[in-house]
Amino acid sequence: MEDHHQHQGQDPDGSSPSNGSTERSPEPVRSRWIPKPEQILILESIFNSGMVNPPKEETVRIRKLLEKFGSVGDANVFYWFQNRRSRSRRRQRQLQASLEQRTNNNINNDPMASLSHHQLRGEIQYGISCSVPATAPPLAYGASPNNFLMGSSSSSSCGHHLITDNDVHHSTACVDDQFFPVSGQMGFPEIEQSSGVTSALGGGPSETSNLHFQSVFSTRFQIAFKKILQ
Amino acid sequence: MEDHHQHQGQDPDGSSPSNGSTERSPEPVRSRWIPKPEQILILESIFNSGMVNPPKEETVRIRKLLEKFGSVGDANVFYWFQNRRSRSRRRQRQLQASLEQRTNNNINNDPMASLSHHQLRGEIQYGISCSVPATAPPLAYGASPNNFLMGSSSSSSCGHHLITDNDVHHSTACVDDQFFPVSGQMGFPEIEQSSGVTSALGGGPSETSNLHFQSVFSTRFQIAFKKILQ
DNA sequence: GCAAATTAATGATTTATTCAAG
DNA sequence: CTTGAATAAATCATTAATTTGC
Repeated sequence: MEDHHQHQGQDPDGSSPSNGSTERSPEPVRSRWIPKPEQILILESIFNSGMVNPPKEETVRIRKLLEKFGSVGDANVFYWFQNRRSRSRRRQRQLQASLEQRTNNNINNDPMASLSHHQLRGEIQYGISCSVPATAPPLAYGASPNNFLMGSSSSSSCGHHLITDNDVHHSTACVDDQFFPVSGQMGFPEIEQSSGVTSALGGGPSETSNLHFQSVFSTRFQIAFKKILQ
Repeated sequence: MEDHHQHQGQDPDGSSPSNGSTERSPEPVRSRWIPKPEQILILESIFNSGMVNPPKEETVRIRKLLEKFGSVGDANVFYWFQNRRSRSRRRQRQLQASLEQRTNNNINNDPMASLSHHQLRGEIQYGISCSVPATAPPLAYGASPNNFLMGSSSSSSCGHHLITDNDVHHSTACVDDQFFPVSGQMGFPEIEQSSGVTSALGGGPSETSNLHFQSVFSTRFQIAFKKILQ
């Protein structure tokens, strides 16, 4: 029921320097979004208010809000949160790792020390507040008290959003132009052989002929194939 | 200049079982896209023709094509390719790993055996051709002879798409029929990230009070903060 | 045969990495 | 060096296959 994301590459009103005619040059020359200070404030405020992974819907709202201060797309917002989360976590990890030398310092020969890595998701800020300094409007965002310390065993998984774009799901459309005439045969693609760099290893001649078939095509594909050929 | 993605959640004509009154139960029950056999054929054909990572533009076209056989969104297409690539690679890795025991079998004490991992990503299909088994129309995709073995040193980086949604100053659009012109992409960079098991341990209470500030706020945020407050 | 229980696939999401602009 | 963008890997969740007891 949801989707998400987007992205965009826009060029701010005046953020991007000269450039002038990027046109259709073979080299895209992507310029990236450069958030305005006000936008950063808003984003940080939201993030620090606890909404670290806004669902699609919120992302759109945030984007609209940010647009008051400069051109920006949903994807930019999405990326921002993604990177923010990621780097926040990383810093946390590093920091903790450095603090953890203490463990090595004292108990160095503990054979069990290497497990348990996965979870431990206390992570960072939650009720930071931050009080939105300047221009940011309501931005309250319910201050969602929500989740931390939810999953205990494997992975945390919480929000979810997505890529989204034009959602279709409308009706099914029915076959129109009639593609696929069905004519048996299909030379299998063959797989690696590629550049040969990969090993070659012992493999030798290795027939692996039809072995390829199943490794290249998904189960459903094969089923679909049969189904269509009847 | 590019973006991507989307997604969707549709409910097949009769695919979903009873369910009937799921009502407003606290449990949303997200249903996922279930590609029709024809759609799978098309997707596989494209993938096996070498276009393993279609840029946004192509994704849209593919989606439109798939829509002839059933509701589908750009995000579904994007996800499909993403998963297809990922799982293809994984199978390849596993397969190779299993074959690589030979190394352990014969030369087990070779000290240099552990490097060279980085590149060597011939990976799978490239000029596969595959001749689109059944109903697939033109779908040739130019059979892109193109790039493999392009980047030599670090990463190939080529395609790029993205999440996209409502692009702000998008314009362009169009995309009519005219099937895929071949746009190079593909070439998996490698990855491997071992990662793992780096301990972690339970951090314990760890106050880290204002230490948080700099770990929570990004550099730019702090700058922006000052800037706005003047 | 069939439906509940179990397992395998695979669509969707999140996280970790990487690349490159500035 | 910071950080926006992009992608691969890992994971979660749901649906299809398959198995099992009747």
